[in-house]
Amino acid sequence: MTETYAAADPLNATAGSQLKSIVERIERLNTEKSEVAEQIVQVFAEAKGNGFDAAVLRKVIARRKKDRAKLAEEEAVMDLYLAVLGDS
Amino acid sequence: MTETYAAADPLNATAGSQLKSIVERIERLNTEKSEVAEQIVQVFAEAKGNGFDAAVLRKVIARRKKDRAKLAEEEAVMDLYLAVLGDS
Amino acid sequence: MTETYAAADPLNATAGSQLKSIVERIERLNTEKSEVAEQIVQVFAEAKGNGFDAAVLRKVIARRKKDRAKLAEEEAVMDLYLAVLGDS
Amino acid sequence: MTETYAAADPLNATAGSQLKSIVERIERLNTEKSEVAEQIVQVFAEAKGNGFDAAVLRKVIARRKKDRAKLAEEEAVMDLYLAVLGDS
DNA sequence: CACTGGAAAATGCCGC
DNA sequence: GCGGCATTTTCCAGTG
Repeated sequence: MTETYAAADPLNATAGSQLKSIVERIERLNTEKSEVAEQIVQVFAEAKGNGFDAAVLRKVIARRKKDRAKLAEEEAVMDLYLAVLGDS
Repeated sequence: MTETYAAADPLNATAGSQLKSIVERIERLNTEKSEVAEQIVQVFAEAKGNGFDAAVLRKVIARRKKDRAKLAEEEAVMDLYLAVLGDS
Repeated sequence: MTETYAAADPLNATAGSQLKSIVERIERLNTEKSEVAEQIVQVFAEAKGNGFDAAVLRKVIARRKKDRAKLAEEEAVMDLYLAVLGDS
Repeated sequence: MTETYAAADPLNATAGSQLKSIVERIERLNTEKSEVAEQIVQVFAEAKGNGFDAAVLRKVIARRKKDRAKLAEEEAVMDLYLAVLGDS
């Protein structure tokens, strides 16, 4: 029986250190993620300043990302729905 | 007048270069963002392996973030109220 | 061989009817939503006309909503913690 | 001197009544809006249950809503961007 | 592997 | 008319 077992200690020292480490690492990574997201916003703003249409840029990027086959499939389904609805 | 009027050129060379640069930078940043997200997943997995409860960890991190946000929020509300009261 | 195989029929009649119904219902509900949103705008405008500060009103309403939400949230967190502690 | 002048009263009675009315009306309208939004969710869920692709349905509805001229314009710009980027 | 919840992004709105 | 904010919608990770 040592003070390691102090009843008031919810976690032992090792577990406490691990917990701190985990939380800090995740918070650090979340910060990084936010920073990258912010940079993306900046690039869009800059693009807009140069006369590019941000909405279209987003669509272009989404389209490049999206699997070609999947894209075609989705468009085909949409065309089908539109046809049934009587829209061009 | 000048080559600026080349009808076949959809965007002039400068604009084309800019467009490519913009798209590539954003795609690169999106990749970075995904990589960071992946690292977060790794840390959670590691934590789980060490016996920590991921759901609770998430709650703890969310709480800490919220607490931090709350300070800024409260200051903003106070500023608003003060402004309405005319206390610059 | 029945008319079910008509190549020109993109969706069968039942599916077509369903699709039209779905789209019309959603469009109708979207209209309703917009109308309610418009009424909210009217009330804010009227309030402003009576000398109330719209931004402050928004903060007050947000606060009341948050307070209500907080009860449920805190209960959820407590349940989670209790579950982790094994106190079903 | 009547109770109307009670120094502890931050707003006079009329303003107080107005404020209550405003807040309550807005909260009521917000509730209505949420209810309608919830119904929309239900319809999408039902549609999904009947085999329709919710994501495509959303696109179809958005497209029907969007002004035709604007749609064509946006697509033209996107084609231009894609061409410059060398994508189909 | 579909659902649910929460974070992030996009759109629309208001004020300047 | 534009920038910033609030809301809404979309997306993605986690869970059962």
